[in-house]
Amino acid sequence: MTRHTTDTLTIRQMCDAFGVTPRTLRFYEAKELLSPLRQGTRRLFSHKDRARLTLILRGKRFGFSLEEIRQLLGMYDPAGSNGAQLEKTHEIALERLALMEAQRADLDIAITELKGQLVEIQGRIARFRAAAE
Amino acid sequence: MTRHTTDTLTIRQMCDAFGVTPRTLRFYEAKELLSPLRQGTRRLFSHKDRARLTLILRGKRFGFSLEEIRQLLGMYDPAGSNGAQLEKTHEIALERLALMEAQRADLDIAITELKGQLVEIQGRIARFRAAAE
DNA sequence: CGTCATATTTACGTTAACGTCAACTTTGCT
DNA sequence: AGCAAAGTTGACGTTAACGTAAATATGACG
Repeated sequence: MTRHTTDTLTIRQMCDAFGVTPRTLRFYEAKELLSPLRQGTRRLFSHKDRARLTLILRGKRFGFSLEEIRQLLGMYDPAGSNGAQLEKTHEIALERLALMEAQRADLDIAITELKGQLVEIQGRIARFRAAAE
Repeated sequence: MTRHTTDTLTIRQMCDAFGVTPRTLRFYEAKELLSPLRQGTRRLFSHKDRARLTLILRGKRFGFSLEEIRQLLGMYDPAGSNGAQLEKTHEIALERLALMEAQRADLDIAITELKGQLVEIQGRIARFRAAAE
């Protein structure tokens, strides 16, 4: 039985929970997107790490690069202490927000068009079947 | 003055209109996402090509791969003649639609969260300024 | 204490989506 | 006719985001 008194996860448990590979988690750590604790040499993923990974994977689904995601993550922890840093983070957040709202508008258009095409295709299928008597 | 009686565009005009490079357009052609006409050896991009490129670039913004986009494009032209082909296209369209609606839901969540963070950060900035007397 | 499962580092391999450069060919103008 | 601009086809280079394999270490357990 694997031992874990706390609410931290081993790399394998983390992988199973999120459907990613160990390589991916180590890669994200190398890119400073995650910073799991160490128990000796092994990684332990806390609740915070899980929250961050959720954000990372969501960002990826929107087509953001890991570097863009890393900047976004910056604003989810209480780090940015000094004024200039806060301003910078605020600026990035505003840009991202605008981008995401534009993306949402785009997505609505694409969904509408796709639905239209679906009807079209269904019509073609119906006509095809009718033609086959 | 560049000559063009018809409503087709040269590769340069196409690039300027969409903000892409010639390499990109040739690459998309090689991947069968576009099929511009030829006047001798040179490419001529029709209205149809422009419509397709719009769809391609939109798909990219959603994080779709070119291969996924190619399949999506399949349903925007009247090609898919036989029954099995139509069924296949229909199936792909349904999958993509589900995916895009899920993505939209995700995007709404992300936008809401990001707005919350913005308020948070603005609060921190305000408190920071206040602390500076 | 030995062994097996799990993990770690190091390092080279891979795929997608172009960038970049070289060596032509083709047009448009003068 | 002749030259510069624009276009074409290879072919090799590059970056992001991991995959994969090898060698090593560590922890649990009979």
